This record gives sequence, C-alpha cells and structure tokens, in this order.
Amino acid sequence: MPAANYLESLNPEQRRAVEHGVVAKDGGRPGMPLLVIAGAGSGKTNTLAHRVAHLIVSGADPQRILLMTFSRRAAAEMTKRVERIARKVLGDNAGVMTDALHWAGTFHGIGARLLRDYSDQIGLDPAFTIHDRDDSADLMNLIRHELGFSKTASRFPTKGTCLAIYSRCVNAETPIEQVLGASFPWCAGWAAELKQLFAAYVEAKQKQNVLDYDDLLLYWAQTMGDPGLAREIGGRFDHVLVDEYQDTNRLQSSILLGLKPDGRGLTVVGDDAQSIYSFRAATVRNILDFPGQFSPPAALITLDRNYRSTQTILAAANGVIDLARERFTKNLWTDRTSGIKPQLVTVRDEADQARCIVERVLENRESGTLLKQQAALFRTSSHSAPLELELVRRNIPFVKFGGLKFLDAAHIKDMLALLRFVENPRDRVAGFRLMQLIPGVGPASAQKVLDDMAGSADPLAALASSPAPRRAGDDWAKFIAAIADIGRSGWPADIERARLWYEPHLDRIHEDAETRRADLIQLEQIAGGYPSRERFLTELTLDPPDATSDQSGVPLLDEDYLILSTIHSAKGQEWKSVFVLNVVDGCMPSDLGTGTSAELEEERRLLYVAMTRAKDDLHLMVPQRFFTHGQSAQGDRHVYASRTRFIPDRLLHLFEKANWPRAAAGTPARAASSGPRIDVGARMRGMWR
DNA sequence: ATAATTTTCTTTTTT
DNA sequence: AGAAAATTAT
Repeated sequence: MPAANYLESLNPEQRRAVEHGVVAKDGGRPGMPLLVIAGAGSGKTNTLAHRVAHLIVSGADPQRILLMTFSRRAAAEMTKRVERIARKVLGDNAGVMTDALHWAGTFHGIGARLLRDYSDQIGLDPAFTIHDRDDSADLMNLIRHELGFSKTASRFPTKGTCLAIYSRCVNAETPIEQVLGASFPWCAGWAAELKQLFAAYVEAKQKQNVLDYDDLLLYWAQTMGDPGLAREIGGRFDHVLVDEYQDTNRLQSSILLGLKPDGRGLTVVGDDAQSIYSFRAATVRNILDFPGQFSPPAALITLDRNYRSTQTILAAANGVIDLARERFTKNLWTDRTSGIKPQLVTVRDEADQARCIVERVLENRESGTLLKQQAALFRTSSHSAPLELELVRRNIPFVKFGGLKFLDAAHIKDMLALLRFVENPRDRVAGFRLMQLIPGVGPASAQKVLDDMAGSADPLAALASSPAPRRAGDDWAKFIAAIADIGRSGWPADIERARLWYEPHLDRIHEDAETRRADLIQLEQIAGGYPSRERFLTELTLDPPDATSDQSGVPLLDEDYLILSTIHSAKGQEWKSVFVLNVVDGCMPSDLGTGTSAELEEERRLLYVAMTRAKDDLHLMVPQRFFTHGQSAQGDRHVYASRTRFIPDRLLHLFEKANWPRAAAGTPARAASSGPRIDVGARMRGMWR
C-alpha cells in the first residue's frame, strides 16, 4: 500500500476530514456523509483537494466523482491541485487518473451537461441554447410588452425586477406572494399580473427551446423528482463533493439530496461566516441543517486554524464578525506572530484614496512584493473608478475582476447572438437582436419574420422563404446567406464567417469600430479553444471570462499586474497585501443593503470576507468626502461620510489609525508631493464645453 | 415603420 | 449621470 506520507502536511482536523469514511484498498467505497466547517484561510481548498486525491489513490474511479464548486475557476484550480497531490503517490500515472476527473464544475455547468445527456428522457431538444441574464431580461421584456403590462396606469416593475422576482421564487422554492412580501414589498400589488407574466415567460422559453440560468437547476431538480432517473443519475457517481456550501440555495440542496438520499458518499464544505450570496437566494440554513438530514446525522469536522493571516489581522477580523447578531462557528486562531495591526487610513476623498493606495502599492513593490500579490477590494464595481483612473495615469497595469464583463459589450453580444441563432433558430431573443442590426429592419418586421419561423416545422427554411422586409434591400439576402453558410462551415470556421457578415454593421453602428474589431479577433481566438460551437456557447454563457482589463487585451501570464476585485469575486482568494476601498457607511454597508437586519448582517460578513483575504498587511480606507453625482463635472457638491458602523469605537484598539497625506506637524494637510490638487487649466477649458 | 428626441426612473453583489 | 421608456417627426 502506498505510504500515506502525502497526508503528513495536514493538521489533525484536516487529516480527519480527508480520511473520513475512506478505507484503503476499498475501491474508495462511499462512506457516511460529512460536513466540514472551514473558516477563512483554514486550508479548505487544500483539504478538499487532498480528500479527492485520497479517494482516487484509495481506488475510487475518478470518472465517478462529482465535484461541484462555485466557479469554474475554482474547479480548474481544484483539479490541478488534485493532480499534484496524486502525483506524489502514483507518479506519472496520476495525470491519466485526474484527467478522468471530468465531472468537476459549477452546479449550472454540470446541470447543462446532464440535461443534454438526458434530454430525450425529459422531453428537451438537446440543441437548447442558454440565455444569460441579459437575454432573459430581454425575453421577459418582450412578454411584458405583449401582455400589455408596459402601459399600465401605475408603473409595472421593470424587466430586471420581474426577472429578479421570478428567479428568487425558483431558487428559494418559495411562492410568489411570500417572495414579494419579504423581498419586493413595493411590487406586492402586482402578484396576479406577475404570475401571468411568469407563466407566459416559461411557455415562451419552452417554445424557443432555450433555458435560463435558473432552468439549469430547476430542470435538474425536476428530473431528480423522478425516482427512476434519480437513481440512474445518482448512480453515476460514487462520491459527490460540494465546495462553498454556505452559498447554495434550496434548489441546489434538493438536487443534492436527490442525488444521494441517504448521504452516502456526500461531502460538503463551507463556512457560515462567509455567506455572502443570499441575494441569490443562497441560504445559510443549508449548511446548518445538513447533518440532521440523514440518519445517523452527518459527521461534522471544524477547521478553525488559520494559516493565512497574521495574528493582528485575524484579531481585527474576529472583532468585526463577533458583533454579528447570530453566529455558529468559533473564532479562528493562528500562531503566525503578528506584524503591524491593520491600518485604518483616513483620506480626504476618493481621489486621495486612489493616490494613497498607488503610493503604498509601489512602496510594497519596491520592497519586493509583486503587484500580483496585492489587491484592492471594493463593494461595488463602480467604486474602483477613481483608482482605475489613477492607475492608468501612472501606467500601472491592473486586472479587474467582477463588474462589467467582456461579454457585456454590445458587439460581442451581437456575434454570440448570431452563433446562437444558427445553433437554435427558435431562439427569438437572438434572432430579434440580429435582425435589427440590418438597416431598415426594426422591431415590427423582425417580429413578423420570427412569427413565420415559429409557425413552421423547419424554422430555417421558413426564414429563407419568408418575404424580405420591404426596406431591408440587399442586406437581407446577405443575412440569409450568412446564416446558411455558418451552419455549413464547421467549427471554428463558423465564427470567422460570422464576423465577415457582422463587420459592415459594426463599422456602421459604432464610432470606435477598430477597437471593437480587436475584441472580435480575441473572441475568435477564445473560440478556437473549444471543440464545438455548442460547447463554446454553453461554457461562455455559464463561465464568462471574468477579467476585464483596461489595458489592451488580457495581460500576458508572466506580466505583473495589480488585482482589482469586487469582494464577491474575491471569495476564496488571498493576497499578501490587501486594500479595502470605501470602508464607509453607505458603501459598506451599501445604502441599498440596510433595509432588513438580515441584509445588514450579510454586509457585515462581506467586510469580514474582505479582511480575511489579507496575509501580511491590510489597509481599510476611509474617505471623508464623496462628491455627489448629478452635477457638472467641476462641481463640488459633496457629502461627508463616516467610518462603517461595523467598526465601532470599541474595536478601534484593534487597528492602527493613520492619515494620508501625512500632515507635517503643525502645518495643515496639503498636497505637497502628489501634484496639483485642482487643474485650473482644465476648469477654464471646461467652461466652454 | 423606423429614427430621433424628450421624459422618467434607477441606482449592488453573480451562476 | 446614464439607461430605458415614451413620444414625436420623418
């Protein structure tokens, strides 16, 4: 039997978690269910990876292991680690073994694959396409319009709100009245109309052969409701492991229970103190109720030793989370002796905040910390705007996670709509968008053609024979030809053909066609990495490349760059040095998130997550003034902000207080070194614009 | 039917 | 400040 020394780097609790229920040489037979509560920085990913590797080493079939993570990035990282660990024991065979670990991904991604596999058994066309959030909102809007809700006396909820309500009903498995009461009280009067809208929305999706994000879970859960299929699908996997379980919702937990009703072979890992996705209907009850769902109850192992942060950072983070209204896990501890306390840096405004961060980031780099080992975190994507400006000005490369995506750009969406329409001609949202690119074609004529198509058994033939809209001219024939060609040319030649059709429209519609064209070329390169059009479309909508860089293109891998990220996107990551922006009431908590105490508690956990990302030093930035929006560019209307309510006075002893720019003794704080504070010249020029 | 213009509303986090 | 919806002009 292989020496188990690859487990020696683990502490006793981690090792128990890894070995739970695994008997050597047993073929990795599924054992009793296990819940691991793993605090921030407690080696959670490492432990889970060791457990998977240990299962494989003990004889489990990697093809029969289902590993579900929160993002695909996390899945890829996990697979890599599993291979590294397994290699220590199995040598070069490990690669072969872990390659077979191909059921690793997000709930949504795995759902999409299973639904295609079982499509004929559940009456689904396997060519279904997937709508992202924007597509879903567009479809919702279409229906909303059709039903006449866009012209009601008092205002009907917007498409986005409608979709949010729908999504919550589905994901929380909760009736609409309750959802409206709890989360959307201002829409409570519309319950009947919303029901009607949702019914029509569901019908439209089915007619058009499209699924939205929620459907991937919903259809999966429904499929598991059939005992035969549940047994078959559950039987495909000996081991099911779920990461970040605190951020799963009711629907996801019912899927899990459907897969493994007795809990055998089930492992879930999470930390209730880091639950930050309840806006997506995630519920912390999932993790709390997990053990009791089985008899005997699932084993519980707690990892509370932190390996990431210094003692002072941990003390401050513990201080913040200690004030939470209710808590279930204990405080983290570490034996990493402390450096300096986390710093609470007061700055004048957001511009100074940006300058201060840049200055410290550069100092850190001088003393040997790469930019990549430093990150600036913020609550809302737009909070980083002044910092981005300053970074561009100082020529410091950075990559931003969260917020606007590559795929959100209009021209990228146009291209994807074209490919999607070829893949699935019944996808009305795609067709509707495309046809309106053609000059002389607006909503009305697009509608008419799509109706023709919908009424036909062969939609593509109907498209070709449908009369061209009167004012479309030549461009219509070109459109029809392109659609036909793309169907024939094969992958990835398809996408080049698609671009050839789209380019004239791009030039016509957009001023900055050149920069956008570069994006399209990049899209083509990304496409080359996928084996088929279907896989490309599916995986791109489920896992959009999430880095948008203000520099051109994605920085090369060996280049050094600073990380900018929303706190949500920073989950599971760590950096040597972390700067948290706008630690101020109104930003953290967001002024939108202060409604209910549950929301407030989630905002508190958000700050906790941000703080626990830091290994060696942590800066919380507190700008005192905010310039308000909605005024002329040079206006100086502003509001004064105060330090976040999550760090009240009695926690101040856990922090080092600082000001920036540092006021020289006796003199008022004034910008000495960082250039002019106001650009008078620009103001004068601005007077005439 | 489409394009251009004015008015009104809404502001997070993401698979 | 910006987007989406409604309204008016072509």
